[in-house]
Amino acid sequence: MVRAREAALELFSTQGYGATSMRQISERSAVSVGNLYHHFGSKETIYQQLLDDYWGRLLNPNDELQQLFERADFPDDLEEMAALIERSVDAHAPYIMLIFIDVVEFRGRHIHAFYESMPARFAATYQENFARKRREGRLGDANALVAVMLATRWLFYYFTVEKCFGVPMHFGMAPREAVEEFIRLLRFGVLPRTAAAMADASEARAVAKAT
Amino acid sequence: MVRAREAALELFSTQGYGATSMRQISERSAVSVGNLYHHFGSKETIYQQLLDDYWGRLLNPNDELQQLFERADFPDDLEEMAALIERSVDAHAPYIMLIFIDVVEFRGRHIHAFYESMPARFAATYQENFARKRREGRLGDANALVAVMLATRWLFYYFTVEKCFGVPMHFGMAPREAVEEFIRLLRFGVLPRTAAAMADASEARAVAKAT
DNA sequence: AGTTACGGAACGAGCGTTCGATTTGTAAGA
DNA sequence: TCTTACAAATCGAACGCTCGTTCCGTAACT
Repeated sequence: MVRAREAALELFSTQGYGATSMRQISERSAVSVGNLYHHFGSKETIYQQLLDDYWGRLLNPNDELQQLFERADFPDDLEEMAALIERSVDAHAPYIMLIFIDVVEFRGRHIHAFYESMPARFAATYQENFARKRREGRLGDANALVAVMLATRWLFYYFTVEKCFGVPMHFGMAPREAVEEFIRLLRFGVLPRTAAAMADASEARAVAKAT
Repeated sequence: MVRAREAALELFSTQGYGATSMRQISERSAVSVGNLYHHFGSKETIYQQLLDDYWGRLLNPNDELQQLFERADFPDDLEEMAALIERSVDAHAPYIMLIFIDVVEFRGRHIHAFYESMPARFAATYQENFARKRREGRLGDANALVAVMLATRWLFYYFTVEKCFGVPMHFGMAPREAVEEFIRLLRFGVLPRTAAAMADASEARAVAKAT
């Protein structure tokens, strides 16, 4: 019943849940309405399964973005992280819409668990490496765990607005430039640094580009 | 016809556009269906007017958040900015849902113009002060215009997830702590600073708290 | 008297779901 | 290999309901 799920994803993601009818899914997938109910039981089950598909893809250990998280090299790998998040949003754009559909049409019922478990997942992944980097003096006094979550969530949101909400250039510049600025901000902040610190900074930037 | 708009806002923001019927709006507002059509002409017009209401409130020069933008004191006023954005999200929570309804059920048709005009509005408000602060050596080499937009958008998004999407503590800590970390990151970044720079930083923090 | 405000029945369409009939697939017995 | 039997898959009509909108009669105001 892969055909039906593909059709449902296309329709849900472009029209919303309520505005998509079982007859539309039936026509688009060439699966009769009765058969849809035989396999899924209800319309909401189709939606639920699609969301589960997305969580599965997102947390798949073979996914390139998941593998970057596993390396836990933040903030040195910020450039690569931004690139992979852009690709992830590109690849999963219709699925991402399901999240906002859930918020609007189901009051966030289906996404709660995922978002609530996020801090624990990040902590488990990054805790050790952050402790080591801090001992080595490679982190400032900001909370690096908050930083990596902020970076991840912000980049996902930025590309979602860009690619899913249909508001291109919503920072008044090309995504490449905007991302470059986001990364600079996350690494160095908006306040000035001394000459000595600037040297450290450009060195860190060189290292990041080299890897 | 204020009653009808209030009822429609409540219903749209909790159920979505498609799932809210004219009969529900009629019952909740004690305005007959026929009368709703007499005054608004269509269901979509009601929704449109509510969104226009929100833009009006958001850009109202008497609004405390707008007045903070007018002072253009970023990044010194970040603490106050975060507090006012939290209050704005609190005060306009149902309206904010309309934005996501637009994305899901209207493919972002009604919100395009607002988001596209945002960079120009920020540039007009902040350009001068940022140029001056840069001359005075009070800004680093990050793009301050991107920084203030990032800060604004991120804080709006953070509090929206917290208050509208029903996912409290989605950073694994109280909003107060999370916001404190966001601000630290925006000002100083996640990389370490030299002793000299740290002195500057704590001075800036003291100034920010004093004002 | 005439314009505006209001009410509620009626219309045609579409909704999610159910149901019974039919086809297809599969595995055992001959 | 062919027949038989039973379960799974498939279909589309039908059910009961709700939808956005229209229409027209009545009430209120000026």
